[in-house]
Amino acid sequence: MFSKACEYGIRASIFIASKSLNSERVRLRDVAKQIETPEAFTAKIMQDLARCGIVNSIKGPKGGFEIDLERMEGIKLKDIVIAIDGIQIFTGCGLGLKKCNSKKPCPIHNDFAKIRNDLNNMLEETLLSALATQVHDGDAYLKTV
Amino acid sequence: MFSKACEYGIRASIFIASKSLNSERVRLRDVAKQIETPEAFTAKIMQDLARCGIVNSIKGPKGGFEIDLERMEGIKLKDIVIAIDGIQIFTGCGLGLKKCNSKKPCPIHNDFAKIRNDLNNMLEETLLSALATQVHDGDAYLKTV
DNA sequence: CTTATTTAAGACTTAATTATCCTAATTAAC
DNA sequence: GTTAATTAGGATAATTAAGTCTTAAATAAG
Repeated sequence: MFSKACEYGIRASIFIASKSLNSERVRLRDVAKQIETPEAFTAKIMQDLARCGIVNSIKGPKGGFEIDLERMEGIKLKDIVIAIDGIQIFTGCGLGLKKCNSKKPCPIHNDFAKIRNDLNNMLEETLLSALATQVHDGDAYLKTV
Repeated sequence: MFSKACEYGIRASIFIASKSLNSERVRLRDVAKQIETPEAFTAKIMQDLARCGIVNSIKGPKGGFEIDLERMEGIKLKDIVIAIDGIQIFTGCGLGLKKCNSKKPCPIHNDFAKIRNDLNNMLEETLLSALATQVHDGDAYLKTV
């Protein structure tokens, strides 16, 4: 559904947000370790997230990543997905047709639109702060060991 | 959502099925032309579909691909997706965790399960024969020009 | 102001997917 | 049986995604 970069980016964002709930800033090394992703690749993704304003990056000793609490409330899961994977998943035809639409639909146009609409709603309604709280409270996990 | 190979495979299957409704056998060249896919790559995908019994392949002059009408009624869209992309899309965690489950869920486990369940149902309920009929009747299209 | 610690950025490598090409196998038609 | 038309299969190439490495820039702390 999502690219690996996007999966990693979502996990990283949630992890950093969950730490920010405790006012803890976290370093790349710890992010990668805690969410079990390749460090250098995660660094690239963090750059994207920082450029998009999803996380704050602070250089130097005691630096790392953090997310302001108020900002966190305004970040939708969809924002993170778009930052990394773009909007293709929300707009593309299920069968890859370039100009599929209700006037000239592909055979699965309507069924697919429904699924995608549900996905869109879910990603719109899910706030980073809520996901972070789940992880913070131990109700959900970012790694499985 | 699906790989390109899978998108092409679905389009090819529907096209061939729609022609089989008229008892027309179609050649690779015509399949690729009509669904606008690269011919050689489509040939590879056709081999998978033939091996899985989704299409019949006939070699030699007047050969090509076809799908028996009765067989067509029993082929679900899900069968085609699995034949080409495997079952990962139905089983994998939305955030890529290896062992995400309801006991130790990722933060989007339940929301994602719902979307995926809907996708699964849609692909289970959609029969190749129904898609072929839509295209045959001009109610849906496999290319957009 | 120097040092150590951190992220940023760009070049590079590896792996997977997508796509092509060439030859073999099959078979209908003559 | 020979020929032409078709799919099958294997090797290869191109493109994209995933991942790594090295150096530069920023900054806190002594």
